[in-house]
Amino acid sequence: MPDFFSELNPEQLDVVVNGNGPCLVLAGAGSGKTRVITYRVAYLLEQGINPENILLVTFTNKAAGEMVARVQKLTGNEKKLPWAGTFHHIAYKILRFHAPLLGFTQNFTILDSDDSESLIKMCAKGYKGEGGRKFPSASVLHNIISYARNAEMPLREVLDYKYENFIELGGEIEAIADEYSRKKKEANAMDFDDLLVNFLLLLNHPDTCAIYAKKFQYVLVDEYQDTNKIQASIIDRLASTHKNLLVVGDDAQSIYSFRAAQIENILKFEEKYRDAKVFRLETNYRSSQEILDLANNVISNNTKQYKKVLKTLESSGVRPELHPRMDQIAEAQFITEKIQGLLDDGVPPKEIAVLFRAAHHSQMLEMQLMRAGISYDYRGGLRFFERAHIKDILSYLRVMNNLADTAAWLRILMHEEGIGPAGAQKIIEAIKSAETHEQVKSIGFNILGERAKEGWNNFLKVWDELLKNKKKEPAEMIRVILGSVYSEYLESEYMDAEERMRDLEQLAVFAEKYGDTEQFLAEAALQESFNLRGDISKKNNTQEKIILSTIHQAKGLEWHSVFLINLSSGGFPNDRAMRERDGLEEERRLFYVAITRAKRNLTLTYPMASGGAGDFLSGPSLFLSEISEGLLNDHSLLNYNTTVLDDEDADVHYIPEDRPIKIKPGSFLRDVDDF
DNA sequence: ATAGGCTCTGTTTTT
DNA sequence: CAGAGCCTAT
Repeated sequence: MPDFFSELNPEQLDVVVNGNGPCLVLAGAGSGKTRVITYRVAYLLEQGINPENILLVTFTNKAAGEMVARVQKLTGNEKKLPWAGTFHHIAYKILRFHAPLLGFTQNFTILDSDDSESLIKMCAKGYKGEGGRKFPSASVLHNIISYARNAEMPLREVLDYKYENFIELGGEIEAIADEYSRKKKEANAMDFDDLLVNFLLLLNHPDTCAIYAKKFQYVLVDEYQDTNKIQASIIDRLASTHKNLLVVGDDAQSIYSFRAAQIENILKFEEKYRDAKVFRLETNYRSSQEILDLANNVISNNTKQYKKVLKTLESSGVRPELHPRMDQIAEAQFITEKIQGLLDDGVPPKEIAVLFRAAHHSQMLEMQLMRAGISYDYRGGLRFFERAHIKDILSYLRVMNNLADTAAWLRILMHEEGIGPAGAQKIIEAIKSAETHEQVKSIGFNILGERAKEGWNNFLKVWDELLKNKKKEPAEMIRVILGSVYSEYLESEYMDAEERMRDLEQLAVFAEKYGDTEQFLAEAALQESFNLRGDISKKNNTQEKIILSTIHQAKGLEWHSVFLINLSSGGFPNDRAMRERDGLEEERRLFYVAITRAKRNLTLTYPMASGGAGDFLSGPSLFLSEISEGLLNDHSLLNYNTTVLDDEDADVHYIPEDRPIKIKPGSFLRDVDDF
């Protein structure tokens, strides 16, 4: 049982003890947000609240897992929190129960973005751009459609808002969106957006809403600044009976507007809930004053932001460093040697992170790290469950689970020699009339050409094998597929077949946790688990590895030493993002998030020449030029023409820190008028 | 008409 | 690294 008084500061304790009714917690970077939420939940449990009646919504599954673990540790018992998870997870859990109400069966498939795109591609077939202009690709169409749904905005309005050059295609895009909806329905499938939309639909019905609104006595939402309109509505419904809604967030860390997150949710919370209590967490426990000074300076360039100043009373005496290098190779070498230095100083590997704007920015560094024998964990980019071979295997399970799963059929059929897009389409059409797995065998022959027939026959052998093992658990099924045919395909298709086979073995191991294929597939679709790049051979010793991560994936985390790379113009802020509405401000918030991950050391770098072969000169990031004088140790001039490091002056020694750092109260958030 | 191989290009962020 | 586009073989 935790000692709430000694383990929390007064601000935190206030939230934990008095967080009843509608509450808005404005929590600056590093102010102990997670701590407050976990202690609040522990407090509720201690008051005798049944875990079944607590809803805890987080941004990632990982965050949910961590919080649950911390609550368990605090309360010292095995009380699980059955309703802790992401919006999508919770939506799935409830939707599965009520699927028939919405015209789905319980075994409905969850489509990931890949699947969605392949269905949209089918819907968009035949549409051509006019006047030499390209028709938007499936992925752009998907973005448009998805945004419209998450923002609860009509399609045409979305075009107007952020896709002006497609405005005249409004009619066509609407038609494609409708066709896509139909296809999903037919396939007994929901995409990520459907999980939210249908969940809200369910809650709009008074009877179903009452069930859950009554059930959830306490609703807590983390990262509230990154919720979108539909998520906010869901939460409002779920908290409508007991009105114990505690949302936690920081408008300066809103970095998901591309997914239709709207800061207004946090800014207008008090308008919506007139009797809301507002709490401010104003003590920074994470970073040194030097790092916070930089962060404050950066964010002060945003106009659409609450004004705020993060402060501590202690300084580490070490300013953040800026080190330009000639090109990406030199930059990577520099980082590698710097990291080696930190490791030699005794900094634990897991206290070191390298952050970047886009997943591919890390390539050069990965090569250097491998060469130096420094192992790392990688976060960002293609995730494990999105990799081609993993999706292949999952597709077999998916069609077994849901015969109507078009996207999965497409994937499997195209693997067979002789079957291409056209043949696959015909087969999928025919499968629609099959009601049982057995009936699948009897279709196809009269509609296919010679070569396609052969491919189909080949597939039927696999199908037979699958049917024989239909009742088995997912892990066994996976091993059956691996053992029968897939390995041959893998070898013929990929250079790194062996490595991929090992991945698949991992998948089987992961699947062992599930007795039920349906559950396993849902989990696979909703997991944001990291991919297995880097040093795979020494898996499971996460403690021994440094972290490479996109900034988005670094949200909510902290490290003793942080490197922020590729801060060049064009690299960060990202060119594409700048074309979004308010893109610059969001990029700046992203920069702010990156800076505030660091506890003691922060090193910024950029290559002066980039573009692969080093042909292009690119200056420093706009964000670097905005920084006021005196906040950085700027090594720009010192190293203008060197590619090798020579910065003994920059060496920092590891100070194990656990001293909380206090800030002046009242200096953090002011009123909305400050806009 | 369809499938498949080969080459080139361009890469934001994620449930 | 994978997707689009082009070309060739069936």
